[in-house]
Amino acid sequence: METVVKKTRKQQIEEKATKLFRQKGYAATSMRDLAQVLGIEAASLYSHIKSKEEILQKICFRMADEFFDAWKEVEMESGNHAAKMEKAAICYVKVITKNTDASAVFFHEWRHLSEPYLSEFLAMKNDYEGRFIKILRDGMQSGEFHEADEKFMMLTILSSLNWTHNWYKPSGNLSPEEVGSKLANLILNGLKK
Amino acid sequence: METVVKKTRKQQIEEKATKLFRQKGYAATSMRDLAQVLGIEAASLYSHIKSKEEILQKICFRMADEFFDAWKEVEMESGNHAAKMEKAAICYVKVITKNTDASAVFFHEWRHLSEPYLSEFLAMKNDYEGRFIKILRDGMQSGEFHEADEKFMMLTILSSLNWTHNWYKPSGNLSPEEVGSKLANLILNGLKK
DNA sequence: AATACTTGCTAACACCTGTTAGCCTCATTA
DNA sequence: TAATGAGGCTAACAGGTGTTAGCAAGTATT
Repeated sequence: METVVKKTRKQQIEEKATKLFRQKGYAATSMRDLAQVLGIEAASLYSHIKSKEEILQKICFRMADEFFDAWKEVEMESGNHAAKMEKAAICYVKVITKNTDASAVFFHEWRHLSEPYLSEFLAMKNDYEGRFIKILRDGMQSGEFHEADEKFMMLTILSSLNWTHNWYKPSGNLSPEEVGSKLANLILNGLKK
Repeated sequence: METVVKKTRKQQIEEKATKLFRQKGYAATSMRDLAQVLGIEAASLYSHIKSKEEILQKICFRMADEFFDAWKEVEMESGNHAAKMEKAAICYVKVITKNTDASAVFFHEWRHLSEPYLSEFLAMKNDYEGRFIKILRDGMQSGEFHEADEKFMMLTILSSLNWTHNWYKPSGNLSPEEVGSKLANLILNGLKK
């Protein structure tokens, strides 16, 4: 017997919207599309939400919160910089795999946020990227990593991690930790023997 | 003195559309938006193009053609599998950096293609990914690469390469070849010393 | 029993969507 | 000089867009 947690109508709306936004994109998803999936009229949605964009905001900022939350674990890592990078990759991938739909929306649809949300979002993105850069810089200074352009490295690493949302299936045989670990290994040690 | 190549109106339309599709997304770009950028009325566009989707099709399939074209050079590479992978990365990145706008549209907006174009596109994508997988498999069999899930590897590698479109600036100090080479180096040898 | 909250409906609004029809002007070609 | 084609216009179409107003029924709380 499982305990069925009762979801509010608002949560149901956000859930279905996330799936649709991922599938068709935010702009190409109409409120009537969303209503149909829920079996109600489009106008009825507005008893629960303020606007279409509010849903997108919720998705984007909830994901951002989760990424920042996960970083706390990275800060506790006391090993060398390679260990820190591995930890960061694992925590990052854990967040993504926990909700692949929301991640996809988070990565692709944030540009449809209006101001001031867009600026706030970009500031957070910048902050987060800076944390990765710091690990890289520290690792280079200590001689642990190859010297290279930090930003270039960070973007390349994050793009490999980001892509997880596109192929990770919870039904597969890899746990989020394993995926993160394997990705970190590829990044740190490369393809060659 | 430079020779100014005269562009047909159709080419101008496709160029501006590519920029807009990248900036706002295909679905969020209206024909009136596009017309405004060109300084004409929306209806006037239809003297030159058949439909909005036709523009997207042109962009997507032209990019696909360029990727396949570039592969010819990869096939001529006679070195080991690491050399082949490096060559593939360089050729791939060259195509992306040559037109970052069209690449962004190619990577993000293809899902708005209607049938049968969508299926054709996906088949090509699959074919191309298979070519990367083959290099990986061969390299693993010959003992040159670490044993690992081929598809996982391919997706990770391609996602790092794909991301180039997002940050490459022709005005920067790295040539496409250098970018491809550096990316290949990171993929092959990893971050660690 | 009275109240408030949740959830939904229909009708409608003002505006935006891709696209077509029909017409005009101007530069090039026959 | 006549004909052609490129390029653009206005007006209009049929339908889709997010959203609001006003109302009604059912459920939970006081």
